Amino acid sequence: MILQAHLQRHIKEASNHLFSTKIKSVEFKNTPKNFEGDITVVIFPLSRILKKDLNLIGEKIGTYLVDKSEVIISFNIVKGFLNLVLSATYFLDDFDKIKSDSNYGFFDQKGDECVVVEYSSPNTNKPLHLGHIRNNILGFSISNILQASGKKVYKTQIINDRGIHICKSMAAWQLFGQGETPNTNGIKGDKFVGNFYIKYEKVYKDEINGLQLQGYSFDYAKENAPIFLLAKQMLLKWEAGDRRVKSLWSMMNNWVYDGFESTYNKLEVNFDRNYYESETYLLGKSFILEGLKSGVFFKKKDESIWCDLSEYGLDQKIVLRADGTAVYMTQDIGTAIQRIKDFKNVSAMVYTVGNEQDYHFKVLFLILKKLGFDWANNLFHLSYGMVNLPSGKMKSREGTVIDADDLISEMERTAKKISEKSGGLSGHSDDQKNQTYSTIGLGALKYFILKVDPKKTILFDPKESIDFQGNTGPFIQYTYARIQAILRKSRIDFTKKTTQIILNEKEKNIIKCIQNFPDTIQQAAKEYNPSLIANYTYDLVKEFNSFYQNFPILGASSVQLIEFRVQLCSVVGDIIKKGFGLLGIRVPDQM
RNA sequence: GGUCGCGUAGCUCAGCUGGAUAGAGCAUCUGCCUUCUAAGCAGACGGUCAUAGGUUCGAAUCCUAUCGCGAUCACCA
Repeated sequence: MILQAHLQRHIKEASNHLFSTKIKSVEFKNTPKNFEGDITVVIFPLSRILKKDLNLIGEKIGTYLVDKSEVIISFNIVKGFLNLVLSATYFLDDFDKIKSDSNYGFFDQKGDECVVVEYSSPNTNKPLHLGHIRNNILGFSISNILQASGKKVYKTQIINDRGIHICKSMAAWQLFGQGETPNTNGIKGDKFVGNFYIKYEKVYKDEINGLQLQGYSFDYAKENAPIFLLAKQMLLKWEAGDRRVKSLWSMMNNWVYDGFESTYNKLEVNFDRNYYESETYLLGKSFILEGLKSGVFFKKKDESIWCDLSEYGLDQKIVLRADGTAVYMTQDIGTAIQRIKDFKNVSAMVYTVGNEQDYHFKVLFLILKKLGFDWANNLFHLSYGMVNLPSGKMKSREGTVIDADDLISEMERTAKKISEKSGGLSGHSDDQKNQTYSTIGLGALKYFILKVDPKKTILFDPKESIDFQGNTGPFIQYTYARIQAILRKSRIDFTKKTTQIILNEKEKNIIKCIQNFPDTIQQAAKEYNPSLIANYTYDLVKEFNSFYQNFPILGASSVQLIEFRVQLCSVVGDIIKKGFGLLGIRVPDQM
């Protein structure tokens, strides 16, 4: 970046001086591998402005630059591209600066503005699955990235603890639970409750069939199945504050939270603050009643309340049911308002939610705008693609859901198997080994997901386990571990400045790659896209491994060269660690 | 049907803000462990960037249309 500013200035000068024409800016691009040079100026746009021949412009500017800038030592022109060769001193000086900056790539916080990131936000009637894993690590990672880009970040989730779905599990438990609990049963709380949700669905279906056999219509049966009536009644009682229903609700939700907590711990994600739908839906309701008065909403004959969005080319949207109970939209309105109250100076609010809800968030943001909140313009839906199986969507009914806990365990087992074969951990205690298996297994899983552009659908084939070779988390972790082995064996003065070295092509490429780190973080933050960090880290590691495999480091030909190469290893290791840290992935010292 | 998203090597993905000969990994095939960890490196094979037009010095990238896939248009969340 600094380099570009430097070149930019000189080229403007050159244009002024050589052609008496002022130009606004020129375009740079990395020189492709097959051409000589380190950075390239695109001359096509200039030829239009300067009305001169491409080669002539290139020749003149190139000569001028070599003459005026110490950084540039030579140039060549190919088909309208001016390739500049930079001096080794430039690379070494810059490397020296980077090396001594322990915070390299990260930006300090400015001002007291903050960003609120919401992610996870599960329903309390089903255990977490692979789709939630994508959500969680995306949300956690983007929080880290935003923080590294200089923002204060608060991580939150909204727990959908209220509504008809949890009442269904409650109804099933009341009818068939016989007083069992996760403790008496030895089942993880979220799975325990999830089983009753499944039980509900099954009984409900049976009851509908039964009613139809008795001659009732399907529509009637759907609305009048006894277990459905029970669940519905529970929701009404809940909103009315019925003590017995509330205590059952609270007990069952707590079982689920215990289960979720355990999965979050395994995934190593966390939250600064939890929101509960049960605590924000009333606020939402109150704003809806206010909006009704001010004409933002309107009431239909059956007393249900709606928002008309035809001015935006959208349909009408229900915001409160006829019986006065809240819907999804009701609580999301309340939650947003509550958060703006809770966190001061919110400059942006990010919702990490799957793309199947694109429409919901479009509508939510519009409604908040209609309610007159100017901060509604700062809301962003981080919309990510589904995780699909070869057979299509995961369906709990067909038993094709990839359970989060199971998958994590399986990844750790695979890590163990591969590690035992390679024997890199011999001499470690069982505790240390298990810790490393977890680092590697989770690394493989998280990287597998995060390296893909968030908005794209991911295909997960359970039959082909997630790779540990090639463009994978363990590959990058392995490179880190090798670097650590070298650092353990060397005693190098890291403050020593490198001079008088001839950089080879690989070393130069690594330094160029290192220079891109800060920009990559900024771009990932701007685009809410962790895959940029993943791919960047991969490129760096790829470049480094090529160097590592082709040149001796501790056995280099001179003391100066050894010092430089070890320092290079150290910086690359730091960046791998930081980059993976942004993705929420740990790195092992040995593997 | 309306709206939104996607379509790049056999498979999984990069390449987005137009730039030189479209890149990786997996799979298949060759080499490389008496030298810092072979979860690695070096190489081979593999492409009409869905299709057709357009914009321009230049298009995988921008625009339009068509085809294919997905999501959504719920008093579920």
